[in-house]
Amino acid sequence: MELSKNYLPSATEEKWYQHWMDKGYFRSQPDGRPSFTVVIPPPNVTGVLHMGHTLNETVQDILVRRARMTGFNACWVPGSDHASIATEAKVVDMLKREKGIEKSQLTRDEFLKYAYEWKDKYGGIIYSQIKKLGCSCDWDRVSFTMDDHYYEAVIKVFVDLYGKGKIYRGARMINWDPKAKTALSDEEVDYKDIQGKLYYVNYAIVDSENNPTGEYITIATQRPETIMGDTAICVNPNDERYAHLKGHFAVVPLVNRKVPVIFDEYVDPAFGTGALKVTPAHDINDYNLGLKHNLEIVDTLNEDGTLSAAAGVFIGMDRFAARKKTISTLQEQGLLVREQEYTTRLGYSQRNPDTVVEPRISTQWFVKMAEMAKPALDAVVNGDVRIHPGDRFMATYKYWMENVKDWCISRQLWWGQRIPAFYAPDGSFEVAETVEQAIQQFAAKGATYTAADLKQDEDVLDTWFSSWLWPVEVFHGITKPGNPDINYYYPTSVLVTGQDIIFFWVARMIMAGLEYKQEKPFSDVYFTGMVRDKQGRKMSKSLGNSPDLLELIHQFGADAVRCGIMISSPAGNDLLFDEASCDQGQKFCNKIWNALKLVKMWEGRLEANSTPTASDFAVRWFESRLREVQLQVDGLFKDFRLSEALKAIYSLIWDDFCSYYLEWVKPGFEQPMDAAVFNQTVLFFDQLMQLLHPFMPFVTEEVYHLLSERPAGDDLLVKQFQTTAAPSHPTLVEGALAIEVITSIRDARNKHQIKPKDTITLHIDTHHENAFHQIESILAKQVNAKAIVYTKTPVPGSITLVVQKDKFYLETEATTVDTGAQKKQLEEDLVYQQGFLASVEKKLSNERFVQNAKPEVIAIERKKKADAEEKIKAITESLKQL
RNA sequence: GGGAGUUUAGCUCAGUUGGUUCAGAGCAUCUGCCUUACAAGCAGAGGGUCGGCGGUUCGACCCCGUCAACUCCCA
Repeated sequence: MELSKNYLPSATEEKWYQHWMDKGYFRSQPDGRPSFTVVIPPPNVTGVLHMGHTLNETVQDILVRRARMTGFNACWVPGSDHASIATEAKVVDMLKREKGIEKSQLTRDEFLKYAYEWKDKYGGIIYSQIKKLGCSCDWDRVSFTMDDHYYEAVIKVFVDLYGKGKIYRGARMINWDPKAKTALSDEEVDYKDIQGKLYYVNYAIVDSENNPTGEYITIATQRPETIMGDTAICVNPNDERYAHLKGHFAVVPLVNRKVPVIFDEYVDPAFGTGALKVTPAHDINDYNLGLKHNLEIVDTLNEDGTLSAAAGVFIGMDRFAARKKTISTLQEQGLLVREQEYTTRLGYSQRNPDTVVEPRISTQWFVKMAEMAKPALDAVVNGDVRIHPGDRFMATYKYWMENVKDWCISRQLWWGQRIPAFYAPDGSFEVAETVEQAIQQFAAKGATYTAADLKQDEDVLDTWFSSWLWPVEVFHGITKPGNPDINYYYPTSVLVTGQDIIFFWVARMIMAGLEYKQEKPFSDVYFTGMVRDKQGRKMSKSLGNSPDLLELIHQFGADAVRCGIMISSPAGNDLLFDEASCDQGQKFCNKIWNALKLVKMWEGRLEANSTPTASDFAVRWFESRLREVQLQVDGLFKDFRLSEALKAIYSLIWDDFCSYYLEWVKPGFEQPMDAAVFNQTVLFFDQLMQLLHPFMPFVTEEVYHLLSERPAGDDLLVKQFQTTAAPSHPTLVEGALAIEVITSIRDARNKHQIKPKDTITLHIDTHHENAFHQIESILAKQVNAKAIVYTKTPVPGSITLVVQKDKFYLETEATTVDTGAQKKQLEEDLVYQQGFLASVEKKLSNERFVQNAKPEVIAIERKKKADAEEKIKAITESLKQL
C-alpha cells in the first residue's frame, strides 16, 4: 500500500464521521452501564460557530469520547435555544430588508410563521459545523427550546411557580429601550463612558406652613428633564449645612410641586452640593429611596421616550429635546446656577447601540430569587456541584447568590413562550396553562367569562427562563416526569460553558434542577476561558478578528484545529488564539503520519529472532514511559486539566516514541526487522492512538486502521481502555540516563564540530557497566559510534565529558581536540557543582534545619551531597588529565 | 465606588500541601545537518533578580502585608 507523503485530512474526516454515524456509535439508550451525560450549552439559532464555541464543543467532545472509551454509556445531547431578542431582531430586519414588511403590519401568528421559517433555514448551520469538528453528539436527540414539549414545559413551570408564589407581577424599575419599546435584561445593556454635564439648579424652600423662607437649596443633576418627576429633595442627616431644613419643603421648578426635604445616609455630602433631587420613576437609586421613604412616583416619560402628560410641561417632546428646553427655561427663570463638565457612564441598548436605555417603572413578571438561591448556593458550597477551576469562581458565585435580585422574565416580544396569564376586561387575571383552565379558575371565583372575553398577556418569557430547564427537559423531565431517559441520564455529568454566563444560566439551572428534580443538574461545571485574538482582544464580528471555523478546518483539518485550540488553552484562563497553533496541530498530524509510514516500511522485511536483544531495552523502557503517561493523563482528566493532558501525550508521541523509541528499534540500512519487536511497536502505536483519540479523533482512527487489519466493529472510538499497570521505576531512570548521555555526547560532538557522518570510538569509564551493556547498541546508533569500549583510565587526545558520575571519552580522527575549550567547560561545571555542594552542606550544618526538616528531606539532602561529591571527584580527575 | 483575578524566558503559559542549583514547557531565536518516516523535518544551544518593597521561616516563585500595572464582574 502506498501512503501519501503527508496526512490528508479532508477525505479521512468525512469517511470516518460517516462510518461512526452509520455504526450508530453516537446514539445512546439507557442500559446497564453507568451513564455519562453532557448537554450542549445551547448556542443560539441565529449564529454560526465562533471560536468560543469551538473551544467549548472540543472540550465536551474530549470528555465524552474519553468517557465512552472507559466503560460509560456516553450521551451528548445537542441543541440550540431560540434567543428571543436576537432572533426577533434578525427576523424583523430580514422582513424589512427582503420583503419590505414592518412588524407592526403583521399579526402575532403571521410573524411567528416567518420566524419559524427563518429558524428552519438558518438554525441548522451550526449543527453542520459541530459535525465538521468531529463532535460525537447523539443526533437523534437534538433539542430546541421552542419544541412543542419544551414550550409546554416552560408554561408548566411558569404556572407551577406562580402557584407556589414564586412568580409575581409587579411594577418595578427595569431597563427600557425606548426605540424597541421593550424591557431589557441587565445583560442586554452596554455601558459607555461619556462626557456629560452637571447642572446646578435652585429649588425654593418653604416651611411647613407653606411660607417661602427666602432660601434656596441647590441640587446638581445630570438629567434636568426629569425635574418634573421630582418628589423629594434628599440630604445626608449628618450634613450640618442642611440640618435646619428638617420639616421644610422645596418647590420643584417648572411644575411648582411642593416636595419634602428628606434625610438619608445614601447621599454623599461630597458629591455636587450634597443635596439630591429624588425622581423615583427615572432612577434606580431614587426608586429605592422612594420605597424607603414612601415617596410618590411621577412617571414623566412615555414608552417611546417622549414626555408624558404627567410631566405637566413639554408634553410629547423627546427626552433630549426636553432637556435643552428645560435648561433654557431654568436659565430664563434664573434658577440655573452653573454647569460643570462631568464624566459619567450611560447604558446603551445592545439591540440599538445608539439608544440610551431609560430606567423605567414598568409592570413586568418577576421570579422571586432569594428562596430558590439558597439551596443552589449550598449545593456549590458543599461541593455537591464542583466548579472547575474551583477557587476562582466560588467567591463570585457566593456573592451573587447571597445578593441575588428578583429576575425580570417578561419581554415585550413575540418570539418565545407567551406568558400564560389571562386578563378579564376588569383587569383581573388568572395564570393557567390553557384559556379553558383560566375560565374555570375565574368561575371558581364567581366570575363568568368566555374565551372571547379573556385576553392573554402579550409578552413572552426571557430565553433564560426556558434554558434554565435544559438539563431536565431535553430528557422530558418536566413534561413526562419519571420517564426512563430522565431517570437514567439525570443528573448529567459535566457542564462545559463560558464563565460569562455563570449567573444567567449556570446558577439558574442549579435552581431549576433542585426545584423540579430535587437534585443537582450536573456534578461538575467546567468553565472555559474566553477566546481572544493574539493581541488579547475579544473576538467580535465588528472587529472581524474571529476566524471562520470552516475555513480553518478546510485549511488545517479538524484534528489540527482541535489540537491547536486545546494546546493553547490553559484550564479556565482566557486563551489568545493564534492560527499558528493550528499549524502546530497539522504538523503533529504529519508527524504521526510519518511514524506510520516508517512502521509500515518495516512490515515488508520481518524476520523472527533477528536481533531481539538490541531492542529489548527500548521496548521495556517505552512500555514504562507509556504507562507513566497513561497514569498521568488519568489524573489530569480527573482534574479537568485537558490542555496539560494533551501536551503530555504530544510529547510522549513526538519525543519519546518518534525521537527515541523508533530510532532505537530502527533496523540498520536494509536490515531485517525483528518480528516480535515489530508487533510490540504496533501495539504501542495502537495505544498511543487510543490515548490521543479523544483529542484528535480522525487521524487516530485512520492510523489505527492502517496499522493493522481490524475486524468489523474494532474501531478506536469504542475501544475500551485497559487498566494500566505501574511503570518500572528503575527502567525509567535507566532510560533517562541513556537520554542524558546521548544528548551530552551529541552536544560535545557539536561543540567540537564533529560532522554527523564522522564516527567516533566511545570509551566509557563507569562503576555500573551493566547499565550500559543493555544500551550499547542504542548508544552507538544515536551518537554514531563505530565502537564502544570500557576503560578505567583516561584516553589521551580524546574529548572528555562527565555525565552524572560517569566519564566518557570521545575518540575521533576527524578533528584535533581543543583542550582549552574542554577545560573551560569542565571548570564551569566544577564551579557549579562546588556551589551546589556548598549550599547543601550549609543546609546540613544548620542545626535548626536538621531539627525541623522532615527526615525524607534530610535524606534527600544527604544524597545530594554524596552525588555532588562523586561528580566533583569525576570532574577533578578528568581535569587532571588535560 | 464595591468585589475578584493576573503579573515567571522575546511571546503564550505550567509550577499541585514552602525542601535538589527549581527556575520549566511550547512557540520564536541562534548553530549544525537534504542521516532512504518526516526540511511542514533532524540534532544541539542560548535566553529569566519569578512585578517592586517589607515580613514569617533553618529555608519562599510558593505563605502574610504593602505598593504598582493590567484584566474582568457588579454598581
